[in-house]
Amino acid sequence: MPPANLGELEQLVLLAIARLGEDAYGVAVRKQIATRTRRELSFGSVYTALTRLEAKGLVASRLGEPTAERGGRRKKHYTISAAGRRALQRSLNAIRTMARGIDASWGTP
Amino acid sequence: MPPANLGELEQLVLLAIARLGEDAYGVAVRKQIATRTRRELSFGSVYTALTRLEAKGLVASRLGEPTAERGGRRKKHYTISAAGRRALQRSLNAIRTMARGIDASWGTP
DNA sequence: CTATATCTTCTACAAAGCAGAACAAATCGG
DNA sequence: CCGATTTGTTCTGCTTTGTAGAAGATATAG
Repeated sequence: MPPANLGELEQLVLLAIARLGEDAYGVAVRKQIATRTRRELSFGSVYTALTRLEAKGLVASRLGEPTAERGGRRKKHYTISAAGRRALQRSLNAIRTMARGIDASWGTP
Repeated sequence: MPPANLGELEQLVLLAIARLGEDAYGVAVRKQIATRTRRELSFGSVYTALTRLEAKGLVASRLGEPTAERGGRRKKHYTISAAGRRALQRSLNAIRTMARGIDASWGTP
């Protein structure tokens, strides 16, 4: 199997998981993306991305315990797999390589 | 109309056009992506991306003249529009913002 | 218990990505 | 001239990603 190409949202979700560490679960991922990129996704969008990433083996999930707060039910926590890390790196690398050297005023990443 | 979200390939194609300047046309775009990212797309993929970007007003095209070489027929040259530049910037910015601070060994763009 | 908050899944469709074949137009070499 | 070859683009059809909205499942609060 050739090493998975990531869509743009998949990249963002993986990065969000990376940032969040232990706290990476659906709702938090969505919030992280919203606050950092001003992109207000629906929950459905985020969860389908997560599900698909897991199906491709790029992330893994474990169920947490309920927390003692209003509506604090079990969360599904996600972590990036080795394959996921590689795929993300490849993807970011591609963009970086293409963007490098393009006029600085352009917001070159 | 809300300011167009770009797919991953669309980003790469826009960046390729930016790099190529005057020489931005289908075949060259494909080659640029191939050499810089080792991603060997089919011509079909590249051209559909270009067509869709144009339909969304993110690039413009003009027809060139035939060149005096074996099979040197007219090329369709592309340039990025203002809207295209904005969309690209937004997109790159989102990824950069999400990637910033993630362990440097990660190939953070 | 029933209201309300948090979190996840389901359902359905639109957009983007992809390849392979077909098509078009140019030069080359006999 | 004219078939072979090269460069470049379009067409056709399918797969993968992206998206939202509603429904479902548990939790605490009152």
